[in-house]
This record gives sequence, C-alpha cells and structure tokens, in this order.
Amino acid sequence: MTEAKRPREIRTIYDVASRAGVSIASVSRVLNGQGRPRTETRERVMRAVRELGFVPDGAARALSNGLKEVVGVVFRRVSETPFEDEWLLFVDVVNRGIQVAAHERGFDVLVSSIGLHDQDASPRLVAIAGKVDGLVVHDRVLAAHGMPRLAGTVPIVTLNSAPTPGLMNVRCDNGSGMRQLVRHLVLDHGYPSLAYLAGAPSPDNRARALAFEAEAVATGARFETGPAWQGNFSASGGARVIASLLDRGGALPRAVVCANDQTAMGVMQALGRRGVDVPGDVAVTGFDDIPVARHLHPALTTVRQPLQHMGACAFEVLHGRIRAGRAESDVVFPVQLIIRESCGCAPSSGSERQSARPWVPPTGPVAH
Amino acid sequence: MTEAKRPREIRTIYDVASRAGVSIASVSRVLNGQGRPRTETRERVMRAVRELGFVPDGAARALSNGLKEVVGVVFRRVSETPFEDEWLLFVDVVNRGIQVAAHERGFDVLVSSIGLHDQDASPRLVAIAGKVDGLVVHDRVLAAHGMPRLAGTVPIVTLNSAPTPGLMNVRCDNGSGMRQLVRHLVLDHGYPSLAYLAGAPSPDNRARALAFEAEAVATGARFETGPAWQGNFSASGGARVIASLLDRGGALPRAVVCANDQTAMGVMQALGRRGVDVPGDVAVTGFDDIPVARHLHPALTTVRQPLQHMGACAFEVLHGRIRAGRAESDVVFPVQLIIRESCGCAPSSGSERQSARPWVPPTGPVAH
DNA sequence: CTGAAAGCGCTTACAG
DNA sequence: CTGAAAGCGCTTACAG
Repeated sequence: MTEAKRPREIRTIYDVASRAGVSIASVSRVLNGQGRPRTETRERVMRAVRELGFVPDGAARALSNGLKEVVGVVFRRVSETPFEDEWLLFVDVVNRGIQVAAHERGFDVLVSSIGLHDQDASPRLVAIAGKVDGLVVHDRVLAAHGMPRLAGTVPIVTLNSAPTPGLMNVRCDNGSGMRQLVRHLVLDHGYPSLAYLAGAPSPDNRARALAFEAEAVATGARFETGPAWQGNFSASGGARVIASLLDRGGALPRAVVCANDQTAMGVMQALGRRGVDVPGDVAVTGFDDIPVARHLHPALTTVRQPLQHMGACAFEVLHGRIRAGRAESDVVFPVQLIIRESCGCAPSSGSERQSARPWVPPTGPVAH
Repeated sequence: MTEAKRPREIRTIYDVASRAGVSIASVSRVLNGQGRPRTETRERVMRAVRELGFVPDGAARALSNGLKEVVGVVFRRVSETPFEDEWLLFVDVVNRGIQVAAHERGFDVLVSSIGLHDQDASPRLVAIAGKVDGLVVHDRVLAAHGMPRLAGTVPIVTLNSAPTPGLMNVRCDNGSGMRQLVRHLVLDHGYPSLAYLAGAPSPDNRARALAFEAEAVATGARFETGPAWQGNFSASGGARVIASLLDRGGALPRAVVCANDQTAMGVMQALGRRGVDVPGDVAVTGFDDIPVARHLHPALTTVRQPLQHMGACAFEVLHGRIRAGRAESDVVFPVQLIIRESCGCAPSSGSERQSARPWVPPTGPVAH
C-alpha cells in the first residue's frame, strides 16, 4: 500500500552506459578513477549516475576484484538478555575500534555474535567466512585447536587468545597490569590478604590468575584462589561467589581482585547488600576499565586496556595480511593502572583523570 | 615468517567438482539442498568439500542469487572516545536485536557508524548500500529529506525517525512513556515544579518534549523548558546544564525530567558534586532504561523501551520488504515505566525486578 | 582515450 | 538424477 514514488529498480552499469552514450568500461573507469577519461566523458557519466541513482553492486565488484572490502568480527554473547549483563561493553568498545580503522581503508565490518550456549561456533564462522575478506575472532569463540583449520580458509586475527604459531593475535599485557595492581594493594595499602575472583576459563583469565599468584607470593601477601572463587566474567557470577561465601560464614580477605570490571560490579553489589563496606572492610578491584567503571560507587580501581586501539590494531594486522600476505604473529599492548576509590584510595576532588596517573601514550605495542 | 602450513589458496566450486568427479551443478545442488542428488553423489561432494576446506564465495552467490543476505545498520557516533560517553549502549542494544533476528534468517549485519561531526552521511550510506540488501538507519544519521532519495536505491527502515510517507519506521511510544512519568512525579509524589532537560534535536526529543509539556499542563504542575535546559543526550551535556544553572544561582525545580538516561547520569553526578541530594532535594528521571540505569545511585527511575525487540522488529520489517516487497510504514512499540529510586520512591528490598511493575509482554507493536 | 570481450565463482533453467 | 551452458554485474587487459 505504501509505495515509494520512484520504484526502486535494479540499475546496472549498462543502464548508466547507455544513458551516457558510452561503454560500460568508460563508466567503470570514471567511477573508479582509473585511466584518464576525457572531461566530457566523465561529466556525461556522472550525470547519468546521478539521474539514475546508480549504486554499483558490491557483490559484482567483489567477484571481479577478488576483494569484498568487508571484514567479519565474531564474538560470544555472554547473556541472552542485554539488560542482565553489560559485559557487552567490553566487546562493543573493541568493535568500535575495529570499525573506525576499517572505514579509513574503505572496509566495512560484518558483526556477528555466537549464542551463549552454542557449542560449536564453526558453522557460523564458515558461513561468515564466505562473505568477508578476513575475520577478527574474539576470545572464547572457538577452542584454540579449531582455529588453524579455519585459518586455512580465510585470514584470521584473534583477540586475547593464546598466541598460536601461524595465527595472528592481539592482546594486552595482562601480567604487567595484574602485578601493578597487586603491588598497589599489598605495598601501598598494606593489605595482608587477597583473593582472586576468577573469570571463565580463557587466556586472559589464566594470565591474570598466574600473575596474581606470582606477585602475591613475591610481596608476601596471603592469598586465596580456587573453586570457591570461580566466577565467569559476569556481574552475577561475582555476586554469586560472594553470597555463597558469606552464606557459609567464610571470612573475607582484605581485598578481592576481580578478573574483570563486570565481576567487580557484582562483588561490590553483593557486599553492599550484606552491609560490608567497600573499601573500608574489603577493597575491590577490576580489570579492563570499561566505561561504566568510573560511575560506580565507590569508583572502581582497575587496569585500563586500550580497547579501542586494540580493535584498530587487530584490523590493521588483518588488513596487512589481506593486502600483502604480511603476518605478524603476536601484538601485545601495554596497560595502565587506574587508581580510583574502590581500592581504598581517597576520592579525588577534581576529575578522575587527574587522580589517576596521567595517561601515557603507549610506547607502542610490542610484537613478538 | 609465520606461515600457515596449508597455504590458503582460493578453492572454487570447480576444484570441488573435479575432486568429487561430478559437475559444478551437482556440487551446488548438494550444498544448497536443491533437487535430490543421489546419496553417493552427495557423499562424494561432501567429502571433497571437507578435504578442501571449501567455502562458497559469498560475492558469487550474491551475484547469482540477487541476494547478499546482508543488511546494513548505520548510526551516528555521539563521541569519538567511548570512554567519555556510554550513549553507545543504546545503539548497541538495538543492534544486538537486529543481529539476532537477522541470524535467524541467515542474514548477517554490516555495522557502520557516522562520525560525530560528519556533515553529510550520504556518501557513506551509498557506499554501504552496494554491499547490502537493505539498510536500517538509526536516528540522526541523515536529515529526513535525504531519506527518500536513498530509499529509491535500496530498501530502508528507519529507527526512531519521524514517520515519513513511503518510508518504513520503527519507534517507541514516547508520548505514553513521558505522560506516565510526569503523572507519577506530579500526582504520586506531589512535586510542584518540573523541568525537561532536552536532548539533541530529533524526533524522539521532540515527542518527549511535547508530551512533557502537555502532561505538565494537564496535571497543573509548574514547568520549565527552553534554551537553559538544552542538553544533547550525553552525560556531559546534562552535567553542563546543571552546572551553569547553579553557577548563575538559579533555583532548581523539584524534579528534573531528562531526555534520556545518559543525560540523567550527568545530571545526578553534577548535582551530587554540588551537594544537592537526589532524590531528597531534586528528583531525577531518565528515558530508555539502558543497562547501567539500575546500577546508578540512586537507581534510576526511567521509561523502558524494548530496545532489543525494536531492533529485531526493524530487521523483520526490512526483511519483509526485501523478500516480498511488503512495506509497513510505521511500527510503534509500547514502553514501560520503571520506578526505582531517583524519583523519590523507596529503595526496593529485593531485586529491582520485583519492585518495578512486572514485565508485561508487549501486547504487540501497533502498525499505523 | 575508448570499446569489445573475457573472466571473477556461483545458481539454475534446460536438455538428456 | 546429472551436466553443459547461460547469466548475475562488475573490472581490466587488450586492441584500436
């Protein structure tokens, strides 16, 4: 019943050519800036293009050029209802970085997510592979051993995966961030006991757990880890750990080091509900510095990853591979300790920016 | 230096066909489930596909089928640094809805954002148009008068735009939400004075502003609007309005009704910094119910839009148009008042879910 | 500078 | 059930 006035018909390069009175080759050259078409030719073509509202078909261009100018980004959803969990933010910020970098090179981004409970992401990945020139695959999409096979089909860059021979990976320096955090809690604040509230099994979690233990040992602090402290990177996971610990009448450590910011959010909420003061009774820290971290009460002390830069870098690495077959293998970004209030430091008077150490432009990622 | 073992070569349907000893037509039929290939044929093809790691080229399929199975989603970035503003969330949740719905129909989603200061989004839209079967265009990407021209080139569904003849649009019932909110503040709480802190010029903002005024008049409350109350949908915009008002020594109304949740976040922070108690001195409300709203202190009273459903609906409308040429024109989703604490209501004891009215499955959007 | 023609990798009538 | 062939809409040597 509702009908656009100008019925949308499929305009092709042939329509443009005949309207302009030239060959399709000339139309193509004008549109792509190849060769040196005469001014008159150019103008006639442009006019016809304008009058017809011609948009070249991307599929045909891709088939002819062998380049789609599209990369895929795949990540795993952490909950099926976005209102339940904002872990999303992490991925979204990274993806924004990918998109901006991609646009600068004329690429677009196909974004696809794998359901929380989808066992095998391969079919989806394969389906997408046909529509793109390359793939950025986030953490926890596919088991590590599934990657090489796929990488034989389409160029792939992984994000926050374990470095694998033959695969390209972009990640942050988890170890350094965690060490700074533990030293701040133990040496600056003098807290005698810590716990690491783990995230879901993943390379990031493993690296953070390892660094936590090593630095706790090095600083001489008592520390707890293990099944009782197993979260899943979500707020509700963190809250659950605290709740069941208190239900069992367990004693809390002086500081809870969370695997990520989302977990810390849940922990702070659970502690608050039980009347435990943060940071007076128990200090809490996160990891990532997602945008909401500064808005929590108390504001969250955490480790900032340059998420947007990491996304942009992942695209650039992929692009290098697509265009030139280049293949760097492992890019590591520096992180920055962001001291706010949840560790026990005093609230800053001015903006949070000034209370934290000034942002130091990354010395540049390190390729191994 | 790093090289995948199996060098990634371009495998085509011809490679599969010759390896399986059949024609390319048979390969295609097996892969697409057309016709009734003999079991043996099917097995030989599948084996060859597996052995070669064959992935059909999407561009070639699209060209042949006249269907890319890709839709584009375009939105405008609100800040260039995601750490500065989380308005992103709004768009991201909607986009998630689009993606999930798209996957169910075998479509993928090309996500693209327009820079904060990009004057004319048309070139980008045109560029994307060639790579997709249709477009979902968020609010504030393109001036309303620019849409029809584009819609002659590619099927388009707009989100939260003003309904335009010949264009398809999906939005929420801003008027109803705002009226419920104002009635709650004036009739339930008895607040005598309100202000509407506006968002950037847009159909959503206009609809909310209009309903605010109308309902304030109807309930007999004093109210303020105008240039002094002009925000921009961002937290910093909301904070700026409050700061300059207080700097001028202006009196605050009893309740500040914000154009969206982000604005409310900024307002609450600015008020807190000046020692104004929310909701004791001034009540604050939002609009949207983005995920973070429940984590604010006090928890934000707001109007929930079914963002994910709206995204899914936008896709479905678009899909209908792509497949069948169907064209509904304007879909309106119901909204739900979410009463938390920032309006002055008592904090709930249990989970927020129970304090708010139970979620009523939408009676279904209304098409006009 | 310009045009005729081949070719990109698929799908699908059309014969057999 | 299967294969040969046309055709989808572009780009780009290759001649002219």
